[in-house]
Amino acid sequence: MTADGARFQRVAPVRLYQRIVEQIEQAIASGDLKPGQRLPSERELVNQFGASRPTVREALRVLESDGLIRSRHGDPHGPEILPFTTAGLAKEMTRLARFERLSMAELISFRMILDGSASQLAARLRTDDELAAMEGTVTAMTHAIDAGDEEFSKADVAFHEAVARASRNALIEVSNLVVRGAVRTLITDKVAHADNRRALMRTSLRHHQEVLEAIRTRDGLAAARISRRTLYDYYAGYVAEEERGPLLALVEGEGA
Amino acid sequence: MTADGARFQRVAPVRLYQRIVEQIEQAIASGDLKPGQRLPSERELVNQFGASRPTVREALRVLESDGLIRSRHGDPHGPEILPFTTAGLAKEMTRLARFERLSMAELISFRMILDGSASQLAARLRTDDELAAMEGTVTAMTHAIDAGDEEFSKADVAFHEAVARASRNALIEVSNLVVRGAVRTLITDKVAHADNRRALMRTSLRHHQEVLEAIRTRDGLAAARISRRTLYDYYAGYVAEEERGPLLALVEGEGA
DNA sequence: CGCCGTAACTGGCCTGACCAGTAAGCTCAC
DNA sequence: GTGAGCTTACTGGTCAGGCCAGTTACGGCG
Repeated sequence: MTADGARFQRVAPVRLYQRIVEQIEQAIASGDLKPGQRLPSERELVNQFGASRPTVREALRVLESDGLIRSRHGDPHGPEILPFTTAGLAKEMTRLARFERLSMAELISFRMILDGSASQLAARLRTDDELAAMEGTVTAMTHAIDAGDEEFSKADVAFHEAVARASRNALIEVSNLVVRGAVRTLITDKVAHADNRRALMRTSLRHHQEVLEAIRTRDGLAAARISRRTLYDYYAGYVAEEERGPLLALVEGEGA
Repeated sequence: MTADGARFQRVAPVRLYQRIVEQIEQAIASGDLKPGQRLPSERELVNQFGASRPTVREALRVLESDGLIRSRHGDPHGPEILPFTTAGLAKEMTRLARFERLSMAELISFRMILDGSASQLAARLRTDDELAAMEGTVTAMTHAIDAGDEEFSKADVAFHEAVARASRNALIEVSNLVVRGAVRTLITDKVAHADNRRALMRTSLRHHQEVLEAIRTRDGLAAARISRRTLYDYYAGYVAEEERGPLLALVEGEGA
């Protein structure tokens, strides 16, 4: 009878609060509830869902922890629907980094891949406006070389963001953002050593100019190659020598 | 007095359940609580934290939704600490795909980047054992060409997983997994059209063999190029013509 | 017209209770 | 002695009702 036709899935008891979460998630995903709009008050939700307040609150806490809503103590308008953010993704990724023994080398090589690809795409797809934006950030870097490294790294970040944006791929943009954050939190002593700091900035600046030039001339492969090389030069020092293999594999053999 | 020296951050009221979440998260992250171990019962946690049961439960629901623990109704041993999984990351990424109007083109080009880079790294870093594993999956594909497309795509996935594993980068491995899943859920009618199915499989098989050959000879650039081209050929049909620019940008100009 | 106090909500948290599910231990028949 | 089955003492799931603190809108005051 039940030979081979039907496949069944493992079932788990569905708790009330989960149903509430699902309904609200669905409403947000479908656009019925837009960012900025408000949910009814907890007591009103109790009425609508026919559940008790603790149950409704469990659902709200989960939604809040997922970054979908925020409820403020005393707010007469009720919980607020939040705009979508990548904070959750970032949290998950740093969690991955901490739990699953993600090494510095892995993070950096991932960053090299993302940034390289972003540069490659940007070289092909950029508009003149976007190019101008990148140029703006590079001149900002030039000026910031004397203004201190906080300004410099700010302009640095702006450059990479401009490139990522020009890649026209939100996934690249977000991943890049997240990985950059993860790398930064892992390197606490980056701002150290005042003596070679200016030299480092100059090198970094020159590399960025080269990437920019490649993007200007729409040479995608060169942009990717130089971009990876830049990151390698900048970060290799933070990786033990015996772990640099993967990084080198990404910069080697891409032309002289 | 308060001239410019101190910078302050915006503060948000910390709720009780959050403190509980933090403590338990911390205990798990630090290794004090290992997967498989159990948390005390809710009532016991109420004692230890000095909070009420609804509050403790809110914390547990959040931890559960984050995939850190699981509590089963009636289980006398209490909530279980779960091993780390990438399910949360996958969830966040699909959420990103749904909310932030991620286009098919973006997903596919991201997949091309990841898979290409994985191939490139694998070509440099693979051991002979790993190479043998890849060869095994390709021969499985060869045999599956007559066995039906479910078997075939299974072997296909196995190949890409083997390559990703050989890349020695957990981040690539996970992202690839996640993106592959997202692409698959977006293509529901992939198994369609029986007539060209076998031809498609043959083409795909040939491409995979080429990638494998490049990995065998440790030619990273070729592996990356062919890998991207393979994905392009396979998926381009699902992307509107005017949106194929980014995809082409990733395959063009990488040598003839 | 602008300020300020107050009132009517809001969410945060608690107590205490009931029901349903699990598993260990006991009982008992074999 | 040993296995099957029942009992029991827990567990988590849910509810009702209540108190306190924070927010905001409104109306009265200057």
